[in-house]
Amino acid sequence: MSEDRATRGSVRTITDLARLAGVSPGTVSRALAGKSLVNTKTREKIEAIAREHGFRPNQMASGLRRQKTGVIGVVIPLGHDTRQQISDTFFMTLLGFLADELTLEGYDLMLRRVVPKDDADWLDRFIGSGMIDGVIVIGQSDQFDRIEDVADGYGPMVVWGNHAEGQRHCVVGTDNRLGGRLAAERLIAAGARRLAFLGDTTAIEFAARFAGAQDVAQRMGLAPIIELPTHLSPERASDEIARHLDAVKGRVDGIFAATDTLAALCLTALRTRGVAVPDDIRLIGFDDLPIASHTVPPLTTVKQDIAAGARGLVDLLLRRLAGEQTESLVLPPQLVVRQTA
Amino acid sequence: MSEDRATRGSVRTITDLARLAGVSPGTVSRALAGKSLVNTKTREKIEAIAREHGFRPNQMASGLRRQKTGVIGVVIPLGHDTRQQISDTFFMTLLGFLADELTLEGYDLMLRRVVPKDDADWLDRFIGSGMIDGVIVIGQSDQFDRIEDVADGYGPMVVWGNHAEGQRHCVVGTDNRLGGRLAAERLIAAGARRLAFLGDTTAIEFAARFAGAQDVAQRMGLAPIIELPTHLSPERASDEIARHLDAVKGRVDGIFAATDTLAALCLTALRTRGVAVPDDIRLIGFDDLPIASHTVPPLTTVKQDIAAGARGLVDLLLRRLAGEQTESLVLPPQLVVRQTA
DNA sequence: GTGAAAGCGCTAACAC
DNA sequence: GTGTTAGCGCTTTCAC
Repeated sequence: MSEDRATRGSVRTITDLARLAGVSPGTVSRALAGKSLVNTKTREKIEAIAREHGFRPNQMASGLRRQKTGVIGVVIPLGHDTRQQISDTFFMTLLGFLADELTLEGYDLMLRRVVPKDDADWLDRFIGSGMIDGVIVIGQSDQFDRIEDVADGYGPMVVWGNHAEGQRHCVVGTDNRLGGRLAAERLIAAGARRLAFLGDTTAIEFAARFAGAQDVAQRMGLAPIIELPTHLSPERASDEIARHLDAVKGRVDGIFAATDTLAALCLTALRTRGVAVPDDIRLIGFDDLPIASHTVPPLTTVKQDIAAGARGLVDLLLRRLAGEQTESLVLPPQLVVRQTA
Repeated sequence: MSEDRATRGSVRTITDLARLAGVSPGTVSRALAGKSLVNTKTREKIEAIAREHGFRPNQMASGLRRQKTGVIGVVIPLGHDTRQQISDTFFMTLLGFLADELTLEGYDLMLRRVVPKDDADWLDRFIGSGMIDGVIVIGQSDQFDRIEDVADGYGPMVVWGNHAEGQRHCVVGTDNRLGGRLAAERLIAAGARRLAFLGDTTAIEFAARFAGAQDVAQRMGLAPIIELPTHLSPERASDEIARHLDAVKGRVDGIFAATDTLAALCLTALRTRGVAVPDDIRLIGFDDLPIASHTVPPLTTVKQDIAAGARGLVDLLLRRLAGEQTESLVLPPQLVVRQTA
């Protein structure tokens, strides 16, 4: 280990190493890449020298030459809610799983957070940078059309989000509409009749959840579900939720929150108002984040399988990288009944 | 937009563009880089063509030539707790802020999750890859010595973690020992006398928190603080906490949890056992994550300023990139009194 | 099985 | 101001 350090620096390129080994750069390249036939003794000698000097071939040069980088871009567009959506627990968890899956496949991960409002060109810029072999977009935000535009001309892209009939970009995501139906059905089964939806329906995933819930309300002959828009960040959402609750006081007995985070905030706000959950108001979340099982009472919610989502994203991307055409992957949500509905 | 798409592909290199503009590649490079003097008309013409064809210079080629990549590596070593520590809320939040700060400074972020146990060479490999201009290590885990080794030979590295007297690598982090003291003092002020520490003290940050608490216990003439080691992932920790609580039943009246996540789990476990918090047992966490204000009762904790941490990491790294020597940055923790202690 | 040579796409002297 | 040229470090034919 310490001799690594002492000699590091003397061998910076494959050519340096070649000189030391008394062979040509080409041979070193072949030996280190582990491909082509190279004499075993030559290979061992080269590997020994490389190890001794802590030499590692420059990935940029290699990438340039081979026209591939070994890097997958992961981009999170912050559309409708600029500030720090990147710390959203769901996306961060998905990112963690993505990192695992990509590492497993030998790819590096380049993370980019973009604000489409300030940078209309965000997706083309990333793709055109030459730094990535493919891109995973986490969340369609309000950028559905922009993504559609790009999908026609660029193959290796997979998006986490909502699937719409006839869309052109390959998407992996939960069946949000079905999830919305499950949520509304559960609220109603728990005795709710006057429903509200907590969350910003300009986000397409949320719109689908809302639509699914509305389907059920209509089918059951209930009043239309009231929309209570909020931001996603806890700081802003807390105030908004408080105001909403005061505004609809006594007119709502079931709340479907677009995410568990919002549901948890809502639960706190309800408690401070002395509203009993689930007796006065039933509450259901979405995601099944760790927090859901630790609220008081524990949160009933609609689970998304994040690990499966990450696996799906990477799997589809690799197949597209290999030139395959791929269908979108729609994952089934799952109702998790705890104690708030 | 749609004409972008139609013509995209015809202009792939700076040379293609040069031909179209009737100038040399060098001029295109200069025009697009915005440096050196280029005739205004020429520049505008080149920019127009670039825009029209959605052309963007290849960053790998540029990086290779300029010997810098515009990418900062961010690596999370998963030492003592392999599985999915990357989804740890604290690290993920820090990562979010880092992404913001680096973007602001014009750098891209390459994320790598490594398991040092399976890959002793993790840090050298990343640094030597030629893909990054500098590296930020999130968490020392149990890799303190490995990081020290590297620090001697590689300048542009900054680490999030604990500062120890005389260490050679540049670190940004909270004063964990002081944080531990604040926590223990608060528990004692709230009436606790028989303290326990919940968390794995082989992680150096946690060891410092524990040591700080132990300082106070000793100074106050209390019994030594009992160590209750746990993993970090909620799944494994839940069981361990349950077992610990049963084992120390009646012998502990104050618990200092190494993180808010552990504290939240502990709170749930205490409730299911009918233990009153803070009356029977006082509880304090560490971090002040969003969850801390949403437990029931809300969690008293020691706050780390994550945003300031991220800013510090990036600031120091940029200065090191510029060749400066930098001292470590130790941030003061802050006691946040809520209702569990 | 190995060497020689030609670039990958870009930038930075150095001329003019 | 702009063109020309020589690489950055690597991979990959094509010879032998």
